[in-house]
Amino acid sequence: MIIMRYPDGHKEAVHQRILETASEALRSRGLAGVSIPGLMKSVGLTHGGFYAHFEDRDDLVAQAVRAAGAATAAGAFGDSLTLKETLSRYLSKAHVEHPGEGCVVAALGTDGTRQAPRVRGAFAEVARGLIRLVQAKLERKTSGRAPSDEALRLASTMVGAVVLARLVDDEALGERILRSARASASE
Amino acid sequence: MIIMRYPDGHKEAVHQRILETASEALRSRGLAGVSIPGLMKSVGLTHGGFYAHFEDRDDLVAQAVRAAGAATAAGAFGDSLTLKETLSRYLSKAHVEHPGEGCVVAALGTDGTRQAPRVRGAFAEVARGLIRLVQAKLERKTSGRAPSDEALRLASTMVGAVVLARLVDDEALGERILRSARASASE
DNA sequence: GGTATCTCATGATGATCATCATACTATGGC
DNA sequence: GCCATAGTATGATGATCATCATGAGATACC
Repeated sequence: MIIMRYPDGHKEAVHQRILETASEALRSRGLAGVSIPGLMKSVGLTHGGFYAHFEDRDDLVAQAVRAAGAATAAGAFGDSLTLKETLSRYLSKAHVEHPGEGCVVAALGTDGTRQAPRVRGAFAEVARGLIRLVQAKLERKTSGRAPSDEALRLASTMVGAVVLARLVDDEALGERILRSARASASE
Repeated sequence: MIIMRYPDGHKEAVHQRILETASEALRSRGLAGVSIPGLMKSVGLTHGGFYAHFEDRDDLVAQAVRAAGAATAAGAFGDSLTLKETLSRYLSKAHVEHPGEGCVVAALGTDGTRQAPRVRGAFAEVARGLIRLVQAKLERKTSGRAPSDEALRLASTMVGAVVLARLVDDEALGERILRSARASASE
């Protein structure tokens, strides 16, 4: 029997709050731009309690990356959406302008390769998941098969378009990049 | 009249050595993975001399990003190469496996947006330059015009393919990603 | 050969970080 | 109302960092 001295589910709620805050902050400010003290402060706590919730920093980052991937799967790739709808969300100005709530591959992808194995593994899974999601949008019935060339190419175009649109620092050019990528799916 | 106490061009040579070492190290280890002490040590000097060559760290990073962009322009996008040759270099296993000598957008692109203005500006210029280079490969005579949708889409696909191929941590899948991107240009 | 001075080295400063040891506090069970 | 304890806070440790002040060494001009 578990004895609770704090309200039921208190710790789990705080854990979730740290995770969600971290997931957003990491995508916004980068893997190196989020510190434990800063993160805990923005959750309303101090740095000391962190290690009651996570093994270490990499543990948090790995979980935050997976959580971000799951959020994108449920959001832009939601089951009820058509391919066209998914593209208009993923390849949108809003996505480009708000990396904190967007795809973690487009937000942190180039840094994922260089992380510790646990974090690297989380990135790899999310990246493979992204490809699977694109494949599923292309043809609903082939969910088990290896990804098609079309799915691989479209996934590349989507990620690259968001990365480039953010990087060019030119709103008009950014929108043209997104538009060209959206158009490429209907070929 | 300039009085030289060290061999002619000594300082410029050292400056160049720091820059090239930094450019490779940044692409290999990330923007946050390169410190001034570590960098200077790998150049064979100590940290103290750094500020005789660069205003500050951001000054170095901005120059290193531009240098990396120029190297890619002269390498994979060299004048004598056809579009097909450019693609087989950019979308190659070697490029995926050696980010330190490859495209800085594919290596550091998702972090570029979050840097200080000087560094951000360097990334933006390199990104726009990359698009211009793709456009030039597509049609040699239209170098002055705004980039075509085809150029924008191809640039996105190229960057995204390398990012994803690195991230999936699966050699076979990585090669399929590259192949699908190479094939997409001949449509 | 002597010397002025360019280039680099040494060492210090203050900041920030991840992590951990320990102390406090609020709470549910009695 | 009291107490055991889960959850959080305080504070310390050792490491690393960017930056700067100052000093030493090397070299080209005289």
